Amino acid sequence: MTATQIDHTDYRILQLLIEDSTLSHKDIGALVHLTGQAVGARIRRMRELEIIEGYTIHWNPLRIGQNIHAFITVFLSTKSDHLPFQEFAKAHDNVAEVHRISGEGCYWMRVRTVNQEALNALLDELLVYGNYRVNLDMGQIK
Amino acid sequence: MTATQIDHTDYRILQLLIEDSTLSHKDIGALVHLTGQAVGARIRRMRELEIIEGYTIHWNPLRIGQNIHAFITVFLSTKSDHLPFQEFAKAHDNVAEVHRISGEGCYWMRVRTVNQEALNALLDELLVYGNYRVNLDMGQIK
DNA sequence: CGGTTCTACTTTCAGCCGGAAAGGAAATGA
DNA sequence: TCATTTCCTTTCCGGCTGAAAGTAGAACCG
Repeated sequence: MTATQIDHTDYRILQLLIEDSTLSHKDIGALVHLTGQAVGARIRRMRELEIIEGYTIHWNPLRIGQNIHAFITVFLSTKSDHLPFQEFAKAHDNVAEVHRISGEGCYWMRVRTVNQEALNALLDELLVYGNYRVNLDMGQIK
Repeated sequence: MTATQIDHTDYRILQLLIEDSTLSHKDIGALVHLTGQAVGARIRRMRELEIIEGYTIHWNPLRIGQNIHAFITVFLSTKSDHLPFQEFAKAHDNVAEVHRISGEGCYWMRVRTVNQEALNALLDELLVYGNYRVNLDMGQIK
């Protein structure tokens, strides 16, 4: 069995859903020349294959006062710090995304806070587990 | 919450939609003690305020053969490299996200490719504009 | 105090969507 | 050739969404 079993039509449906997941199956069907039910079946299949993991919204953090957007590389010194750090990151509301990484550093994470103070508070908590390097987002290009 | 016009109930609705945008207004209403129609009105308002920018899906690049996920910090030496680099990044299909950053480096970007070779090819192209540091995603924690 | 206005909610209703079930067409293999 | 599988279409019903109309409460003001 190959890694993926998705044809061109599936891929088009996927792209349409990424752009706007409120499109009705019927409308998608009109674009890919299928009935809404056939589109529904393909989408269901992609969910079962875990190509589609869920439905969500695209939202603007700036509009609700989440003014700081930071990329943080975390450096952990001891093995025993990993699990506690992961738990910390999972539990912290301001941590939007966390990845284990290769290369310099152990983890990369995306953090959003209302202001600099809140970011500093988070960084202080982070010191318990290890060191970090911070890059602030100064504007999204893409 | 902030200087913006959104109250705690709006925020809860927002969180619920981020988690699962297929929740019916009615079900959301049951959780925040409103009717489905009232929830619908609040969501509509958040769309008008551009807090909610759109509906999309959460999908898994690995399942369709996008096996490499890398975080790249880009270092540009001369001012004149910035615009060409930005154009390059915008045009390149494998570049999923780009931000101007403060701190070490000039830009941060997220790249997905089918394999190591494709990543190397991209990195070669990148050398035209400046230097870079690569971190490979070894697994998403959150 | 009474009247006006505004905001946010609920109720009601019509139309549309999505999933299930049943059936058809094309490809595959014994 | 027939059986099987896959993928599609058609049909149908329950449930959701959005619009419209009505209601309750707060704020404001003469």
